[in-house]
Amino acid sequence: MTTEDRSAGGQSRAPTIKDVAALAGVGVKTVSRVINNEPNVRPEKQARILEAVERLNYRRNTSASSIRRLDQRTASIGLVVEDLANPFASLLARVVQDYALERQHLVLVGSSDGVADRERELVAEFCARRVDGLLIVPSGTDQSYLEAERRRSVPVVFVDRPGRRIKADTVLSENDRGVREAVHHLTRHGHSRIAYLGDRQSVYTAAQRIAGYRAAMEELVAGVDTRYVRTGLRDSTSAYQAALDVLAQAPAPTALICGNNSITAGAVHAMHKLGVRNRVAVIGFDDLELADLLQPALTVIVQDIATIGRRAADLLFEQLKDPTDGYRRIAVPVTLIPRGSGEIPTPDDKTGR
Amino acid sequence: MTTEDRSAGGQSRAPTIKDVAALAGVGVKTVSRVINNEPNVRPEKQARILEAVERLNYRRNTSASSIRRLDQRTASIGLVVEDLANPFASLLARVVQDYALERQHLVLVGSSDGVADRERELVAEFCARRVDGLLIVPSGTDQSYLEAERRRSVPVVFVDRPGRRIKADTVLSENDRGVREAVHHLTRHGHSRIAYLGDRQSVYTAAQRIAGYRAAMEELVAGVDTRYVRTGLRDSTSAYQAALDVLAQAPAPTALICGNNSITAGAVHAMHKLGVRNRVAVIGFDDLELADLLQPALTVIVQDIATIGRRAADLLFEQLKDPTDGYRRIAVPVTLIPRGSGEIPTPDDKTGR
DNA sequence: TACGTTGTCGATAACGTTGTCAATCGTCGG
DNA sequence: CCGACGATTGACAACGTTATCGACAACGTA
Repeated sequence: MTTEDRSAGGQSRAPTIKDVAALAGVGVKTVSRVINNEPNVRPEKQARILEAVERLNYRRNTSASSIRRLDQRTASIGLVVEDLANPFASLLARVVQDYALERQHLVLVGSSDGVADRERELVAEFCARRVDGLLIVPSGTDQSYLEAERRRSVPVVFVDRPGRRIKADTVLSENDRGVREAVHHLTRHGHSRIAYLGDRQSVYTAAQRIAGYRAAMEELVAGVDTRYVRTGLRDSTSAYQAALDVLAQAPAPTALICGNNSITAGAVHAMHKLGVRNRVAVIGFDDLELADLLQPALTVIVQDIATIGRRAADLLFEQLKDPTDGYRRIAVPVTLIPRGSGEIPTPDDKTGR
Repeated sequence: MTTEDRSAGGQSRAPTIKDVAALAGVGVKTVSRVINNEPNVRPEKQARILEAVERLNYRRNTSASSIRRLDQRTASIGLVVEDLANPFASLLARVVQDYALERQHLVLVGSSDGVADRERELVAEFCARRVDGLLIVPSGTDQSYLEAERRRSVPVVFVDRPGRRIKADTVLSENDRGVREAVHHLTRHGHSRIAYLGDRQSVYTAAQRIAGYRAAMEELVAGVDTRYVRTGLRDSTSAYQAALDVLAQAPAPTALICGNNSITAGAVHAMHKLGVRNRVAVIGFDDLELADLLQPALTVIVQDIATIGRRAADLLFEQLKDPTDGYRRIAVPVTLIPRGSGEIPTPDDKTGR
């Protein structure tokens, strides 16, 4: 009991393996064995050690452990997203965390804001802490700097878009397929004048999506009417303007596909303004909270973010287990969820609805 | 040039301070000095060292550094939220990250899902990695286990709700004030039959919010009519049912306050179903994407999450700089944003609008 | 009984870094 | 020219852990 007092009263420094060994009356290596679940420790001694661990509230110092281990593992991984505050990134992070925690790993997270320098800074900080692997939503036009990390056998997996000037495992959504399907969906409801509002083409996913639009329009309709296409939309405000503009064309488009979340918001806003919410069909890429409470409810193409995160983490831990040379690219399907706004028929649609 | 080849070709292990020292032709301690910006290094030597660092792409090993330093600092902090995938948590995390990164710190994040054991597990893992401090959105009824960490001088700050059975710095929203103001707002538009839908009372914020409702109703109206109050609503489905139920009372309430996000969603859904969206006023706690696109647009009470995060990080880093004994509690104001749904007048309001 | 085999255990070195400290260098006043 | 004093430098120990390795015990076999 007196020892309890001493340990409880000890004021500052965390107990070490040495303290545990002393209290249990064994050598430090034996304590290490117990902590790491190594075999060949007599049960009786093991029990004594575990009791000491409990009593001192001992926790292994991962830092010290990792510098000494042969594999240098820290049991933590780094995740770089564009902006953790957005729903895609936060759900991705959540999934990755759960996956990692199940394997006793922790996740360091950082937001690059799409700025290449910030991405590099984050990666550098992660590597200073010797993360075991990196999950990156890449920004900028050059990820070749990651080669250095990979040479130190830190595996890298890209998420949402491929890295540039470097080959690595990658997990993507089937962006083009999604928009293709949206076009298809709209044509089935009689539309042919289908407009498209998209982000800057330099954004990989935006390029993929509009490519899907173009391909589908070529295939299913007469082709792309450039009057109905607007790109370079960075936010909902510019999307609002672009939507007003596109809907003012003559003849006006009868349907609208929006390349992302904020564009959808801006476009819906514009349709309200023009009073055409119930006449013009809309399909948005990415789901929105409350999308089903709008009138009409919003038809959307949703990404399977949970699967993306899980597959990416999968690839990372697989590489952690046994490093290989080949690079895999995984495409995760997207889903069109009809809720009303995408099923509005053409005004001149004789089939009705 | 030959050295370049050797270093570039070197296959696996990260370069150490020793490698840098060898390449620059100096002692390791001098390299350490340069890395840590310590004074008393001749500029010429410093330049040579920095060049070697550059050439080898050297990065200090934070783990090794932290076990040796006197303060044991790892320049990383731990953040436990309930669910990183929800907007509150993800914005909080984002803000905290930025704040930390500006000070060269990284953030380990974990989601407790409101499960006390998971919270403890996360904290334990964080502490194994010797984080310098902890930011916690506490779950469960007992955070006294954190005393042990604090004795090792790991500062703790609670966010969104206070920890139980332990005193520590805390940053909260003025939940009660927010709901109070909502009631006030509704009464100004002629309402007196104001219903309230809330989460389980065991949730701290939910209790605070309904307390604000009760206080305001006592003060401004005749008092609380229990037929108009429903609590224990865990999700939008149960909120949907509760809203249908409350709106079926006779006389029916003319206004509705929803205690959180998902309750608002459920309630709005129910109002659609009953066709009373334009007749019954609604105010929701917490903002929603697209809230301004609903018809009528949703009046909400929003928390200033960015400020909460910044203040919490502030407190943490302040404690890190110089540990003190006093515990502070910071209350961050909330704001009512009128958008339409909260300004619907009472049917029998003679003032009109 | 002698011997080999397997299981158990701890002393010690080592990981990459920083703290300590003594040695050396340079400068300045006398 | 000498001595003093501060700036500069690096050898070495130490941090908390794991890897290596030799010592010893327990057991079975010849």
